[in-house]
Amino acid sequence: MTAPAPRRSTKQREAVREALEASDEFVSAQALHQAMRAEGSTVGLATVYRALAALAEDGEADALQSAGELLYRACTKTHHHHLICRSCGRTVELEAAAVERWAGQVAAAHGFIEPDHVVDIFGLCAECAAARSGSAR
Amino acid sequence: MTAPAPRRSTKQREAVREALEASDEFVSAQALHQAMRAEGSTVGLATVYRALAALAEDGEADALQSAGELLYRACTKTHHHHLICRSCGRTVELEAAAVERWAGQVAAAHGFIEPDHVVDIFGLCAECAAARSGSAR
DNA sequence: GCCTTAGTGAGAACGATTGTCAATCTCGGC
DNA sequence: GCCGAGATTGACAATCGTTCTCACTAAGGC
Ligand SMILES: [Mn+2]
Ligand SMILES: [Mn+2]
Ligand SMILES: [Zn+2]
Ligand SMILES: [Zn+2]
Repeated sequence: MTAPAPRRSTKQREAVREALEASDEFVSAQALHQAMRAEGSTVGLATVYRALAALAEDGEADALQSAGELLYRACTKTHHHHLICRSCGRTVELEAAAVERWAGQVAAAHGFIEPDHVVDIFGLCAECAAARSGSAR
Repeated sequence: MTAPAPRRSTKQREAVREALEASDEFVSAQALHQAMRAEGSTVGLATVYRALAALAEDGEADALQSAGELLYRACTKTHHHHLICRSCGRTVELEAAAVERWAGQVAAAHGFIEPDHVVDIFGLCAECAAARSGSAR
């Protein structure tokens, strides 16, 4: 069906993977590129975009769209969802068997097949909440 | 806190609202603009963008990001989620008290405040599924 | 080592969205 | 009904994240 897609291992892709894993948050391609450059890497921006897309395709990273830009994060390979701080980006992985079941049932009940779902929770983490109330006007 | 934001009623904004309500699917600003033009309207594209943003802000429309573009749909004003056909865009509104509760509890358990959430289910509606298996190779 | 060809990087190109700004409308006050 | 302040509009330019192009480099099977 879909060609297995050969994939050579290059130092650039490896560098991107490492940089991504070094961060616990969802980051944009641009931000990751800048961070890598700051560390002395010479990867090109286009390569970072390509590497991140490949990682996501291989299930090595999760992607989500927030505020108009694509963010990536190195995640567990098993299916899960996220609780994300909208201020600092800190992310908690969530398991939610009940929600998975619900999604499948609702889709089936309406005659939809091949259901997929997006379930993410955004909020302010305790740290950011404290920082805000501390410096609030 | 936030200024009530005065909002004058104009025929353009009204036309956008009507055009949006005429569709049962999520549509992009561009698509809506083209549809309106096709009907003889002379609204500007920028105005459609502004009107849709205003409608979403006022809770008269729901917005979601799919494949890199913002889509809007005239929806019920009460909180709900969506089951969307990824082929034809047909949309079903969903209520899910259990999921709402779950989201709130999970956020609280991790010390997050002001929780918000994104919960959407994508799939192939019965009609599109039938069409596909009928013409499948 | 040699060869085929995927991968890379600099820059151009793209496309959705937002900003600019003069002209035009809304609407509360008269 | 008529005014005037200021919100709104629309054509167009400008942004900005992302993708494309293409000459060059370097995996990796032999
Ligand atoms: Mn994840
Ligand atoms: Mn809705
Ligand atoms: Zn935080
Ligand atoms: Zn469908």
